[in-house]
Amino acid sequence: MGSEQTTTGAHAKYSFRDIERKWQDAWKKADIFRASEEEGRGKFYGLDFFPYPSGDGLSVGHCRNYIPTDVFCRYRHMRGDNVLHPMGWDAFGLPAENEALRRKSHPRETVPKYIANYKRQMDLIGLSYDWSREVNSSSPDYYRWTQWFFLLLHKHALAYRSFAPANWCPSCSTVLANEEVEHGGCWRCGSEIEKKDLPQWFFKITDYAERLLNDLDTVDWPESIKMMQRNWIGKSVGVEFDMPIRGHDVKMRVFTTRVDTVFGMSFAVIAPEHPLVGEITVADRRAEVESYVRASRRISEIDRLSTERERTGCFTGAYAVNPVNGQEVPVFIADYVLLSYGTGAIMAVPAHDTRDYDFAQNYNLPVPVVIAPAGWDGQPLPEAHTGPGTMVNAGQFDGLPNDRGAEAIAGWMEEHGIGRRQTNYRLRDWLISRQRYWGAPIPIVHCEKCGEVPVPEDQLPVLLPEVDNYEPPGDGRSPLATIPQFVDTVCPTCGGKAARETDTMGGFACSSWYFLRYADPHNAAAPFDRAKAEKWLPVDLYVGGAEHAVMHLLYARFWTKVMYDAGLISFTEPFARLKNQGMLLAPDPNDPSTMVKMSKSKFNVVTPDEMAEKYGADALRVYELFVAPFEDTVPWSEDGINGAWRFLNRVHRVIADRPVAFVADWRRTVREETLSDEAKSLARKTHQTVAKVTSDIEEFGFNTAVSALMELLNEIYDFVQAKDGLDFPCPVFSEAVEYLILLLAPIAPHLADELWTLTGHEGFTYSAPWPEFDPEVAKADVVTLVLQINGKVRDRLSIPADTSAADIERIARENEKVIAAAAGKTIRKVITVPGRLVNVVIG
RNA sequence: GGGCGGAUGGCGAAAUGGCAGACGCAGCGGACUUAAAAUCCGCCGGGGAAACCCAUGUGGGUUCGACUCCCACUCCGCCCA
Repeated sequence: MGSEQTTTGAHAKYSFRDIERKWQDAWKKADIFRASEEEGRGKFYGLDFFPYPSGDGLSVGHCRNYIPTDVFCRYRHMRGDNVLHPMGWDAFGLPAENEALRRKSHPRETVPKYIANYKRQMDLIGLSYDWSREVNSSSPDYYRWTQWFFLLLHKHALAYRSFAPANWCPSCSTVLANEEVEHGGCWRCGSEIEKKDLPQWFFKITDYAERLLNDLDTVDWPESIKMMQRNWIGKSVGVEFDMPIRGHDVKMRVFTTRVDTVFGMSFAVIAPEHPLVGEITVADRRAEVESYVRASRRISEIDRLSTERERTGCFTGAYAVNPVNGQEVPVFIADYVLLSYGTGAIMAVPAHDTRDYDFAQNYNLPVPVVIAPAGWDGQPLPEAHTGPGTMVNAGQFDGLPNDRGAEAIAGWMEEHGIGRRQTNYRLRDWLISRQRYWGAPIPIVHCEKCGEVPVPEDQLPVLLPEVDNYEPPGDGRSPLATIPQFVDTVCPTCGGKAARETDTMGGFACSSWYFLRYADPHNAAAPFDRAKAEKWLPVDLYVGGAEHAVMHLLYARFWTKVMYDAGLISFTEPFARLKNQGMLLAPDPNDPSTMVKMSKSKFNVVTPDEMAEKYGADALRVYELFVAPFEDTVPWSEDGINGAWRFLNRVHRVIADRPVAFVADWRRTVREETLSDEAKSLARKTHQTVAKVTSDIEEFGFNTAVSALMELLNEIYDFVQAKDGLDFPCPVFSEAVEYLILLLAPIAPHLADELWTLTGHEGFTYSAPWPEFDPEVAKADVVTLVLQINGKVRDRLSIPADTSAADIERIARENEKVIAAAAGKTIRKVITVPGRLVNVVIG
């Protein structure tokens, strides 16, 4: 087992504990990870999602994020780039505060402790962070600028206060943004969300909906994340129009994306909780309507939208007028229409909408067809036709294809003042205020005379007061509201008595700009210096979990665009390339046959500490990269890390066991000497591996990069064996070994540096140049030609790699198996793929 | 319900439309050892004596040729509702 180390004996294990500590100390002493801004080099900014430091520390699951980023950054440094690879702490916000509450401690005490532990663990696994740029969002020199950005948004009319029914988490005693509500529950504690009317601060992200949507086309992100953002923004283009209610002075506003079907309206539906319901319901329907409204309140929105459910509703007794043809249609309430979507009321066209169709069937309502499917016989439709067709029964629009009909009707409605084209977004403004202690105070003062007054910039930061008891009072007020010394202040404008805003900002405000702070982390005069930001940003590679698809990633994009509009930066997207790592699963202790996400709450956490102790940090790194493709969810296995550890031992041994075989000046003779077949083959494999590992790292194919290194190592062992143990100087071996060390360097940096020194090199692999491969050497001179007859493999032949298609065909036609198979039949076709395959079609 | 992924040996997986299972784990056999561990060597999808046949979730299709492309379906995961 890995816990037993021997330093002597025929098969000594390398002393990873000594080696890893030694090199970590050496890197620190030489300060090699400090981001250099040397002229004449490219730049590379590699960043991990902003972590909140938890008391549980890092698990091997978290390392699935940090290790690949680290490999990539180290690789880019070896390619000659100036590399910025920073780390810091998303220390403000609900997660940190809830954890401190649970532990009956104070975030001011727990946060620094947890940060120290995270840093220790990150250093332990050899991550190449530039700690001189560490930031902490709960530190006043940081949140001062978060507040500054709040004021920037406020100045541009993008931060406003409004009374609104907000998502209230009773357990966390705070309101939440829409993005923070998952399955109707709180993203932190899972409690069911209630609606509560409170004055709240919002950022006007809806102003940027169109740009947030369009600019997704300019970034190299996983398609799935882009899709989630598109869906979240939820653009729908349609027409909004008003329907008069017969006998009432009110109008019912509806929104539709299918205005082409407006002539097919046979009823209208209004959400049960719509404010018009009480007004338009006729007296003798009232009891039934109210009972339906009560019933629908008890059903979740999830169920209300399910297509499995029967469509129910209730007639209000009211009639609405279809403005395009004057026809009166009955108005129903039905729970499949939600108040929160569109206008909360719809025109119902049963012939061309499946839900309306189901409803019409249940209530015996007419189903007039206005979009004729191709070949329609004029008979009633057996189901809703939602596809394209030709307009019928639509007055002057008859005969048009429905897509052009939609345009024509929209234009006609606008001309006649009936309705107007309208783009709706599902996206809502970002609710930023939290009734919690542990966050950046919102820098606003409420003055009786002057109203809402921004705190002047030179008075920032508005410091979070030191208090012992920071628990939320639970009445909808922030804990800060209970501290008169904080609340009582003077108005910056008139000098009169005023009260500070007591809500704090949600943590996602802090993480919406941190990536810029790393470019200039100690600036006391501005959030960042423009030139420095332009030097490093945008982030070239951003790595983190997919769970932030519509939270942090949308907010950060929004702030970046606001900064661009304010002239602070010249780019509009913060993260050029995004990658999402897969989860690491571990057995559920309650049911070991099922795999669940590794988490402290499940009591199945494996820590990097225990793995580094037992197998070494390098083995942990190799295993996490090798176990599966980067994006895939995969179960943790200790057997697997044992294999990685064996691989590293084999690397160490093949070099350390034959000190005379490596010659430093191998380049002088390696291409000239008369090479044996084994030597040629090793050189070829070496150069093929350089090519393979390089492209694999670029494409995040770390698992195949590691397997390529394993293949090279196997070939080195074969070579050593063929040379009877190789106890003499050998240039080809030296080339293979030197490249192996360098290719391994980003992946297993401690061992690589140890072997680098052992083979007589100076300095660190981190600063050594990445190997270049020679295509001439990598090229095979003999290849295996697969001979197929009718698509089935019948033979394998060794031929020169450059054999022409014509020669391959000739070889195939002369092959005895082909001749035998073709006896009495005709060769109809011969397909050749030079260097690979020939297929003889006989029939 | 909608959107997006995925399904390949006992396990993790690999394969520009061209030799399915590289690489590793586990397992089996052997060498070394008093013995074990470690290490090294070999075997390792199924059937068949062999020629060969079958096999990448299921059923169709396109193609000289399909894990790969298209259609339908089943199951699983994630996200949204």
